[in-house]
Amino acid sequence: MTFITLRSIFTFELSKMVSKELLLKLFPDWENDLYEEVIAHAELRSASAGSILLKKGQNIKSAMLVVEGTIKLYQEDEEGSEFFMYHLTPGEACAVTLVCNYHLEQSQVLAKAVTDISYLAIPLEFMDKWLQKYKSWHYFVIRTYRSRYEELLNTINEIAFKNMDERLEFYIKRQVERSGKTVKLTHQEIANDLNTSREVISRLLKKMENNGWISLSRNSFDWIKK
Amino acid sequence: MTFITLRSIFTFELSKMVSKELLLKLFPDWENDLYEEVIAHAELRSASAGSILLKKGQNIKSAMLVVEGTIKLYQEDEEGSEFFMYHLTPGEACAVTLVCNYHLEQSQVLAKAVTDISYLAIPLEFMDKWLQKYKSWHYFVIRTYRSRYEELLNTINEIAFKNMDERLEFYIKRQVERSGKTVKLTHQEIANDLNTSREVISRLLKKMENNGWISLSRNSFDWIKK
DNA sequence: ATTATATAGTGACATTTATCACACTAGCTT
DNA sequence: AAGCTAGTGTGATAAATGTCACTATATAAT
Repeated sequence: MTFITLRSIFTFELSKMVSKELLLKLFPDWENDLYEEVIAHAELRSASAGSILLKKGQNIKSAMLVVEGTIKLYQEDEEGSEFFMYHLTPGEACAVTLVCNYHLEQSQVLAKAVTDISYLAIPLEFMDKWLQKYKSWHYFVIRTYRSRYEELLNTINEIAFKNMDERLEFYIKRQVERSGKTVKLTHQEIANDLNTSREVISRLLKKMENNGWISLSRNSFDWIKK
Repeated sequence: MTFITLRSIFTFELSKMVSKELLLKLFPDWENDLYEEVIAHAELRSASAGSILLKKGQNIKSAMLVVEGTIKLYQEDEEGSEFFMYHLTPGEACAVTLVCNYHLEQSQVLAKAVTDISYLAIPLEFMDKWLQKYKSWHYFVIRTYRSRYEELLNTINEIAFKNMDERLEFYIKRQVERSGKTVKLTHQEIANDLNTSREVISRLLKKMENNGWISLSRNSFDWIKK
């Protein structure tokens, strides 16, 4: 009985094979040896929609590169509120996990799987080695930081200067860009992401519907405007 | 007459010498050849307090490393409001200017000199070369991005979760850390940095004074608390 | 010393967002 | 079909912030 349980956990955690074709598609500009190293040392892990991949304050154990699905990154406050910052999609990496070479560093962000996902987990000891060894990795890390930095600038632009109606519109548009006209989120989920209350979102969505921008249903709505 | 004017402009723009001692102090972990390159190719420029070093939308012409003084970085919105994000002090660099190798990229941020400053301006064509050639430069760029990313996370934490009184306290504390107990800013300047109105800041500061946290004067106040 | 100007204080009110209370409803369970 | 439940709609009110109008005052300019 116990054995079976243990084995099933083990099976779940066991890395699947990482194929070179997959890597070539996701990270087309890497050096050949780097592919080999990734194949040798990275684990292809999966997680189901909704699971938490990284929590604020948690020690970072491995770098995380998205292979399949979408991850959402949040800033978390002391009381456990979550503020949505940006998405990560296949070929992108979680910046905070890429430069944790020396000390055991703690995550300042929360990462959640939106869909079922798979990702490459690379043990941290390779981070510094690869930085030294592979130019393409080096560029990858810098590109990652640069684009995450830009995402944060966008986020700040929204909350520093805009009211909730505009922020909601921006939020929905980002959503639509990724997953199409139909947004499958409850008002409560949107409210959590924007750190406001469900009522506020309900009222604003109603107003958008009255303006003909969206069409509301239960558990989802469609973006019509433009 | 015209000649004299031209010469004075020229003199002002002319690069001063960059000494190796200076570089060693500010950037102690660089490679020797990198110091030489910086001495050969960087210009030591100066700017007076209040001047704008980089504007949103402006083409980036050179990388910027702070040598003396303090720079403030802002996010700017369409109407010209400015939202303060973080400071740059000697030994730090403006992240956005470091990875603009290929295309003519436009700045997404606004950078202003708080005090009289001097900084190294490095022509962009060296950015990619140095990334390839100098590991210490590579690490410098990554460290810069990493720490700016963390600053942005802090900023987001403030505006996403906190009310103006807490944001103001955080703002003042950052100020005090850098330039001591006496904060030499008008209420209007603080209001601009936090993207709120002067009245709001005046009232909150008054409340802080009543609580014994600060002592108000004209054009400045002292932080007393703790 | 008087005036001018930038800075600061404060009441009154508007707007935005948050909170509470409760009604309504679609879609599932039994 | 009846009942349950998560999701939604909406009024009433509170709290936070923004805006306007005006006063007061410290410092600089004359």
